[in-house]
Amino acid sequence: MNREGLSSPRTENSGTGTLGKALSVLEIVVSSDRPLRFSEILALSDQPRGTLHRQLSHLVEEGLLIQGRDLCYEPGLRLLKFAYRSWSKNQFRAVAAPHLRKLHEETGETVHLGVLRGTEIIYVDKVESRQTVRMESQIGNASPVYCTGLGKAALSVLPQHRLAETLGKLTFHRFTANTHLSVASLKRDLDEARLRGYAFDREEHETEIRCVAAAIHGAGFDLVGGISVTGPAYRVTMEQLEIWAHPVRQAAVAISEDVEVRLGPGR
Amino acid sequence: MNREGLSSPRTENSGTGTLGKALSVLEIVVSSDRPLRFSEILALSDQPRGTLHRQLSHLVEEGLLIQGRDLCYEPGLRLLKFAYRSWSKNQFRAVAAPHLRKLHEETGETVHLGVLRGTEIIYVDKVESRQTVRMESQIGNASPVYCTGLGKAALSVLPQHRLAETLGKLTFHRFTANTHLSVASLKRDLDEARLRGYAFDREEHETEIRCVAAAIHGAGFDLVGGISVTGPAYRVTMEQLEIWAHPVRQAAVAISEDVEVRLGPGR
DNA sequence: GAGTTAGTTCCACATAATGGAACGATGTGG
DNA sequence: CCACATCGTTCCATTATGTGGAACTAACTC
Repeated sequence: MNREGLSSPRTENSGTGTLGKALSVLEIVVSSDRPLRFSEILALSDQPRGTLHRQLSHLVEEGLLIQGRDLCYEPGLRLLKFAYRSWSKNQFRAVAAPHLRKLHEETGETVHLGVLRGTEIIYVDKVESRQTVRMESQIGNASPVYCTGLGKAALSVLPQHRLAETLGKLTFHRFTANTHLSVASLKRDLDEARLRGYAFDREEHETEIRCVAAAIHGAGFDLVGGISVTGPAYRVTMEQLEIWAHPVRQAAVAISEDVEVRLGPGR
Repeated sequence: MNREGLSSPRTENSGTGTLGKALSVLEIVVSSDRPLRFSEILALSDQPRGTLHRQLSHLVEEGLLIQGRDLCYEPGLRLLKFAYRSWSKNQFRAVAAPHLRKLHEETGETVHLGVLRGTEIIYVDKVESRQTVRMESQIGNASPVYCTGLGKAALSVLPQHRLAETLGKLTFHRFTANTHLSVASLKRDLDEARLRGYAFDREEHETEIRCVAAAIHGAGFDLVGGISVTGPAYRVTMEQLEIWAHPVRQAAVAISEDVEVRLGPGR
């Protein structure tokens, strides 16, 4: 808690001692879209060689990484195992699941459940539009808050100080022609969303993809997330989204209430 | 590598220094089926209070755990994020995916892809039987080798020494009336599987669930896994499984070859 | 086969983890 | 309502662990 400014007045110590460093190395490997060589990781991290080498060995020994032939490092299976356990027992997901299904039946399109974590929305569950193409599961995927319906819905209900804090940490990246690129324009959007009670994604993250989303927040604001209906632009017009906005919002409210009851003060 | 017997002649140091300890704490929380209190974790770990408390704080700071109201610890979202990235970019899975789909079309039942890790099979991908009930995704789930078709198929192709090593580490648990409970009986089953080229699960893990599986092994034996077709006993008889055995084995061979080519010496 | 780059090992040193003990907070029963 | 017990958190001297520069080896390159 009071780690800042202890050892030397500046350091802004990012990372929790040894664990933090190990995880940032892990993150480098996991974030890459192909197996990495030692020196590539070395270039991406700011660790000295000896240190990095030992950290990697440890991660491999623990099964968080595997080292294939040709000395490349890739994510290990133990990560999957961890995630399975945490996902399958996630209470928030379990509480929300029936509402997702209901919303899916009402709209026929893909429904997502996401949770706000820092400046990202992490997808926790979904019900797919139909079985046509086996879409890659989004579960566990993280998207920036500023260009997703879920992200904007979640932000729009944050209390002042937490919103300011989050906005301060944003760095923008242009995904499409419609992506917000400044705090100012994002803020205007959030204001509208707050008034309406729901947020849109007008092809801001991917072209030809639109969505409506509404926020969920548990007791206090320790858990903030949202639920959304997403579809391809050719069959999901903005008018259609306006129509779905109501059921989406209802579902979000229902989940919030359920969360309150099932995960709230009593237990 | 040469960590054993350094500091004090015995210690059999399980765990990679600080990281290993942190992970074993994480494992305790993640393995539990409900959020745990500090003292519960304390009882399950063999760490002193002060130490454990700091480790937990670090895990929370890193987002691997979250501490809900009432001071309970639960798995954090960062785990999901890690897993998503590693799953979606897993080359083995990508190579095998078309074969899974093909096998699913041929059989109409659920197809699983798994990898051997220690004494467990970890499910890496699947294609579901049909969309009736939204079955909990098994991806990332770990099951014991000795009571699953995939596990036995994988074991049956292991070289002598690795098999012996793995068998030595097994501890048996009776899941159903048919579960193997001794190395001897498991070995007989493996011998048959080795001869045939495929393995069965005769309701050994869950009653009313049967499967056929065949092994996949990449270059050398650094990657051993399998593919299986699973179904409920009422519609999947042993005779049916015998019929499917052939396509399953073919798919396994095809995947092995693809893996060899796509992930083999060339890259 | 000399030169370059990538990967691994080593070890004196300093930092970060350790764990016993003291301190609050919470809650339980007499 | 107060004594007592349990649970969670904080503190700090000790030391185990991680650190990182440098020396070493292996693997490519020209």
